[in-house]
Amino acid sequence: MELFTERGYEQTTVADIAAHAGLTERTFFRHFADKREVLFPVGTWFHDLFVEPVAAAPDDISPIGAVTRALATAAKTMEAEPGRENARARHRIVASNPDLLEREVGKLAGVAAAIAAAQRGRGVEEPAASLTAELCIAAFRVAFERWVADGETRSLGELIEESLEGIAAAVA
Amino acid sequence: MELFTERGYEQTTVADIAAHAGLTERTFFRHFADKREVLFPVGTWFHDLFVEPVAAAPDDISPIGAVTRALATAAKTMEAEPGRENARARHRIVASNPDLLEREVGKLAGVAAAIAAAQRGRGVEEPAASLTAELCIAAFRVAFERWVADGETRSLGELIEESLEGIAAAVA
DNA sequence: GTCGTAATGACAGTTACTGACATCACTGTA
DNA sequence: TACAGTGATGTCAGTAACTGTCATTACGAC
Repeated sequence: MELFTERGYEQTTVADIAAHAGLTERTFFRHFADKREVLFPVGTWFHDLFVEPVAAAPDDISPIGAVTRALATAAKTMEAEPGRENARARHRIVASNPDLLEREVGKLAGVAAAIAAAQRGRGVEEPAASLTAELCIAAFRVAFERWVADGETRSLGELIEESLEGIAAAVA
Repeated sequence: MELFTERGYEQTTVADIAAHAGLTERTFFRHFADKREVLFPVGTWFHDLFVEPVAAAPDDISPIGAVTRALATAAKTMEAEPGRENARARHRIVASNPDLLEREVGKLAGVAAAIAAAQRGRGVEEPAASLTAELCIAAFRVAFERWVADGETRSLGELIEESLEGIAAAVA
């Protein structure tokens, strides 16, 4: 992040990153699949936040209800864990490079697919499973984009709620 | 496409493609920004199909109505222009490689951003502009995925309608 | 103290991509 | 017809992202 904010993502080589971190280029690639991956959380972060809650939702919760609950808890975690300023700094870098943006939406698409699978696991039929998953990610993406925008002060939770209400209002 | 279906995307080098097409590697990169780009339509295809109709929608059409109309015409064009079997062959290749999948969702995200801008251009306020755009792309993505699935015979138009109905039913 | 295991370093190699310059085909004009 | 200009292509050298392989080192169990 330091190097990226100083000279920019493309002007920073992974040899630079490795040297700055005190290790070898080869070792870098043993920890991260590729250069972009340094900017994305490792492990099961996304999974724990988005798909686990959906998979664990009780049977009497509707498909849209399951993703709504997941979004609410995810919002709380994200406000605390990386923090808003960290998210803003990271977002500035990601937004500055097409490859990084692509990776970001790719990750979210992967999460959407996992949510859809979780929905199917709770007995939701197919068009609904994928649609509610995509809805969830769409609501999150729009809310997150506003959350990290300059001058925005409302909480991520509020913005997600507003997204969900906006969707309901749009299709009404 | 020939080479990709024969040996697979990753096993095909750009030098292979260039040689097979009777030109130089350098010339390839003058026509395509990178290796993945060969599998994506050139020019203003997406734009003409998705954002132009939204931008041109009359003022008395609701935000969701504008994207619904765009989806309907896009469906008709796609059934004819590349054809279903071509779409299936291409989709098999794209689905076989994470980088290609990433590029695909990246392209769609770009289209969503352009649709949102078009909505704003017609006076739609901000949460609604982005949300209806994302909704449009979500409905399309799910419908398209089913359209190219093995054994599916319904038309893309039908599947898109089913997507839109599914969204409405989910949030009702 | 030694052995096994996992992480790291060292190094060579492939491939995607880029910049710079020369060459060639083509088109309009005197 | 000769010629100048323009755009597409070939050639070549170079960078940087990745990968395979093997040696080395750190570290915990016994």
